[in-house]
Amino acid sequence: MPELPEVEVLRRSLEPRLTGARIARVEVRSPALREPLDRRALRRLEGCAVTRLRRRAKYLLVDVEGDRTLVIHLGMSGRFTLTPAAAPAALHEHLAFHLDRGERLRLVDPRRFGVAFVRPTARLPDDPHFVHLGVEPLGEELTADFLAGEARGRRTPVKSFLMDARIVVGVGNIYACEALWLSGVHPRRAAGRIGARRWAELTEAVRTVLGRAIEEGGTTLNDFTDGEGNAGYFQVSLSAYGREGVPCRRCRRPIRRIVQAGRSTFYCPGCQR
DNA sequence: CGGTGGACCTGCTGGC
DNA sequence: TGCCAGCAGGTCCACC
Repeated sequence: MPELPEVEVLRRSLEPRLTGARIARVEVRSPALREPLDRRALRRLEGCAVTRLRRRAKYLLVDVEGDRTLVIHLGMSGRFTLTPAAAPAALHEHLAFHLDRGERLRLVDPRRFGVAFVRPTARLPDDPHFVHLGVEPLGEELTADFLAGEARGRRTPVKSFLMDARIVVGVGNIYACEALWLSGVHPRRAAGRIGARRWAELTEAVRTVLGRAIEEGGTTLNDFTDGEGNAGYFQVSLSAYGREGVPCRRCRRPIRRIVQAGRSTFYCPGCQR
């Protein structure tokens, strides 16, 4: 489900509703998602108020009193939404935070590829989940020079390179395809064989695509919603992803689907070189 | 070393 | 209608 834009949309939607709210009760309804759920650590959040919501890569960071942070990753199918406290438990509702404001914040994740854990806030950067992460694509660290430098000498396809979270975080399958389409770069091109000018275009395309997707509330292919259950609109703006056989918006050649590293890649054979 | 492929899960869709 | 194959927005790890 979620790449960087979806997690950012989620963060923005929850921020005003969660900041200052107190967690009255924590319900751990499943033993594990992708990793075991630490029931005791999660329940120690009871009684604490939320101080701030942040995001790092595709992780949502919920800071609470006592210098601890609840870390949520939505995997492929996760949703993290507010619901009335009395609403019946959803299928695959693995974790729920009952708030003092009479609402329930629940993590629903059919495929259980998501992650939820608690850490001391100060130690997050050293946590194994975070320590290898690369730069934030919407921050100042992401520049064409940086990407060109990291790509030097590498024969890996540029699409895989863009999706490598050790280089740059938050770019998943949808937005990698879209950024490559927007900049006219062929997904199979070797990362080390892209010139300075194209790196500038591609870097700009990454920012543009992610930024627009955030503005439009994310991409709702199936079931993504923000914290209040609102779907996104960016799916209607997609130019490559999921459009096999559809004429390219630029050159009218049909969009093609190939498989790279086990993932579908959609691109235009006419205008991506 | 770097890159691909499989594993982890459930659910949905399309073809027969 | 039923069944089965294939596919899905992520990440990690083993294996060439």
